[in-house]
Amino acid sequence: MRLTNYFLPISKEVPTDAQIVSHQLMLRSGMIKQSASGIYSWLPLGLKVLQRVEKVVHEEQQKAGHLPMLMPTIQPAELWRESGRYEDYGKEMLRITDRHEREMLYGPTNEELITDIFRSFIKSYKELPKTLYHIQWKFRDEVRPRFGIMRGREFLMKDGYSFDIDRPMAINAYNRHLVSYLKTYERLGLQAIPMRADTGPIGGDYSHEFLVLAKTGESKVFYDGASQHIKLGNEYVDYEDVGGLQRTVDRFTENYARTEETHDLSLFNQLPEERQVEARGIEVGQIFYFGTKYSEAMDATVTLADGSKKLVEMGSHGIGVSRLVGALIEAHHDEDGIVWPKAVTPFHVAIVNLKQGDTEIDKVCEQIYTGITAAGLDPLYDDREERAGAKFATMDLIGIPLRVTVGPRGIREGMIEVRCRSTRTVKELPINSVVDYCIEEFRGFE
RNA sequence: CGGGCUAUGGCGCAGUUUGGUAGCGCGUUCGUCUGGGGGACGAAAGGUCGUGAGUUCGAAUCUCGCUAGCCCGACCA
Repeated sequence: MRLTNYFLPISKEVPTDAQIVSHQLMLRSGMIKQSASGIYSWLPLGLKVLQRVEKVVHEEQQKAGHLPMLMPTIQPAELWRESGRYEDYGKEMLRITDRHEREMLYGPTNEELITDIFRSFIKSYKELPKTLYHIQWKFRDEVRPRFGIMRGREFLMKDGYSFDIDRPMAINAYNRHLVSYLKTYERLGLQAIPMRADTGPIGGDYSHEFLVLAKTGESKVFYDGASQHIKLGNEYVDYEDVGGLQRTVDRFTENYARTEETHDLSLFNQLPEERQVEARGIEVGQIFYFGTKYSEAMDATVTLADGSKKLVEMGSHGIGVSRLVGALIEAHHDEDGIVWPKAVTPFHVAIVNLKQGDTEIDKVCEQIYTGITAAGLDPLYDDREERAGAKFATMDLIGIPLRVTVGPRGIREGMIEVRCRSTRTVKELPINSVVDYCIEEFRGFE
């Protein structure tokens, strides 16, 4: 993409309305624009990041055997009456009346819809297990939206629903989600710690929230310092291996890690003092096994081998996709702007032309642009008539991992400067090896 | 939903106390110089002062209503 053809409304000034760094940087870098309290437009740059996050989420869900689909944002009130939640949900639910005076709502979540789909089509135990998911916009009419995209009223969420024949199978589905979530966050360049979450009136141990540590996080968290170093890394995950999955889950959940709601001081104090960590975190996902709550209310059953009917065991599992974009910035920025992890960066390589209009330099820029594009990477070429400082500041602000600087100084020697955004280290490379260097840097991330 | 605050060119703000020609910085446009970290100089465009009513010879400024947004708290992914 050439910057002169792009839409990138950046700003030098820090917007007064933004309190936290991710919100400030998203506004300054032209990723989003507020349209009403807690409701945002995603401008081209923001959308690119959002889509990259979405892509990783999709890939990891499908590796775990979960099936993508898409449910609507607008739902009929009827289904919610059936589950009893139409009354329970309160003012957080945005209620709408259509022209036929039919009561509708903008979905805050999708248990009712998916259960209705399930019961319409799945009748036999032979068709289980199934996990269906979608990535769709939700609306919760928060009393007080804040922190930009991190706590908006409208948000993009991946929500998956598992259907199983019995409790052990449902727990396996739970484990599949837990591990696939860990994979997802790691790929995105985030470390998220699974923490035991409140299961509400249903009880049981089967809900975890995933927290990304950040000073600005909304939740207070307490955990065993040992948890912080557990990683999957390149470890292969076999989602068919029930026992192996359980062992992985145990490894990640055996240490003490809880949010304020479930915090147990006496347990926490049993840890050696140096491992008692108290911090703040951003909630980026939650998994929940809740048994037959909805299948019972909405009569979702399958026929067993002996002809009897059985209520299906369900779980719902969510990842806050739009919120992740904010969390990523909270975790990856410096005083000059955003520092995108390679997996989600909106552009891979920034090409900065320091002497627009110089035949030789324009030519070299074009050559690198073409080479990078041909390799399947996404370059952003600053071909504006701007001074060097402005161009550098722009690329730093929007956080492109690699910056290729083409100017008279280097060209005289046949050399080009490539700078890494995160380490700020600079390499001088011969012109013809720049493209290969960039490709190599992104191996495994594209 | 309780408490507090704000609304003035695209953005950030001053002006409101004490009513009297609407101002600054950034950005934008044009020109000249410049050219490896948001450059300099010169010129220009751009505002029904959130909105409705009232007080007044006269309202950005005073009074009342409404709307929108923000902050703290309770709540939430």
